[in-house]
Amino acid sequence: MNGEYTKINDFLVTVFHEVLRTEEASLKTKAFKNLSMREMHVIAAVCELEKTKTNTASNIAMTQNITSGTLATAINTLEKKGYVRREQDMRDKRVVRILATDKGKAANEIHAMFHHQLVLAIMSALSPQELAVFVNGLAAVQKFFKEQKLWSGTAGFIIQPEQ
Amino acid sequence: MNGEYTKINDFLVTVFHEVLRTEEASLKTKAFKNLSMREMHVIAAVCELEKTKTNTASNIAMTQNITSGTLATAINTLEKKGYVRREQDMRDKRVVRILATDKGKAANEIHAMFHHQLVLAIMSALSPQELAVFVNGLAAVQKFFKEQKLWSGTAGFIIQPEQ
DNA sequence: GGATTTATCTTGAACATCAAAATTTTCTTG
DNA sequence: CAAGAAAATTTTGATGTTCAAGATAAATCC
Repeated sequence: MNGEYTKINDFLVTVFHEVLRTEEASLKTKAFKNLSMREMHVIAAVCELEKTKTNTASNIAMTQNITSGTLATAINTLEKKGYVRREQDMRDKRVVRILATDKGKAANEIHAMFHHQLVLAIMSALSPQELAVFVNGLAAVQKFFKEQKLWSGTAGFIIQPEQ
Repeated sequence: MNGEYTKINDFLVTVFHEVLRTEEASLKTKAFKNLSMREMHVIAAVCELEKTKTNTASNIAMTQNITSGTLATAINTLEKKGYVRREQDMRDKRVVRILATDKGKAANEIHAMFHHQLVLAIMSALSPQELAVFVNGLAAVQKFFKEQKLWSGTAGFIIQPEQ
């Protein structure tokens, strides 16, 4: 087999999970220890979507790829813990807007700082020239996934039916 | 902010989860639909560790970063489903070796095929020159994580105490 | 204004996970 | 070599996550 192939595959199986685990571990060591990964990401989504006034329950659930029922329970506990609060939309009283409390915003800041440090760490592992091409590569992969969004969620794409 | 910084960060928050989700979705569409991601990875680990005769329960748990109790229950269900079997080590009768059945090996093959297709897809998204540098970048990042393994699992590293 | 659609929440079931206790086997040491 | 310590694994009990399906409430559409 080809060396590039092997390196990419290794990266996928090894580093991917390592990064996720590192992220999770960092959560447990900081203030706000009582947040799961899921909860942290919900808070981050709330903060992000608040900016564009798209912070409705169903939209948050969609961006996180979870059902609205799952989100509802997550919001229940986050509300109990004081990180977010609900607010009924005045125009359409069916929709519930989720808002981050000050505590939620603080947690988001700290989590963003983790991402910041991680990205800086990755950048520092590459020379400026490497970095430029590397980033292009990432963008290409990202574009690829964006355009083929069909894959995930729908009937098995990547692995074609046996012919 | 710097464009490269933003692209790396975007990649981490967007594409990472996309890839994982795609992997999970592909699992559900193929034969062996009754396997969770965790179970699939346990089977993969069993197949891998069998090669080096290091397929003991505790070692598998370690490579998967789960407790031995969690692994025991996972093995219970995988055994019930017919993907793995237990075998007492003859030298040290405390240790249990986990072996993949033919069905387990078949599932592993199919899962490996998913990885294969994913890597090919990524490779095809880049020009040969881009690919070469991209792979170097991945290797640098991987090396970085390998050497700094301390981070995950130990007291909060990446996010330094506020000075 | 009644039927339908939409947004959300609740409930119940299935898993996953961990910590701690229990079990079995091996090692150590006097 | 026997008693106690250590090691590998499994069981148990508790907690958390997730989804599907049903329930509720509000808006929209003839």
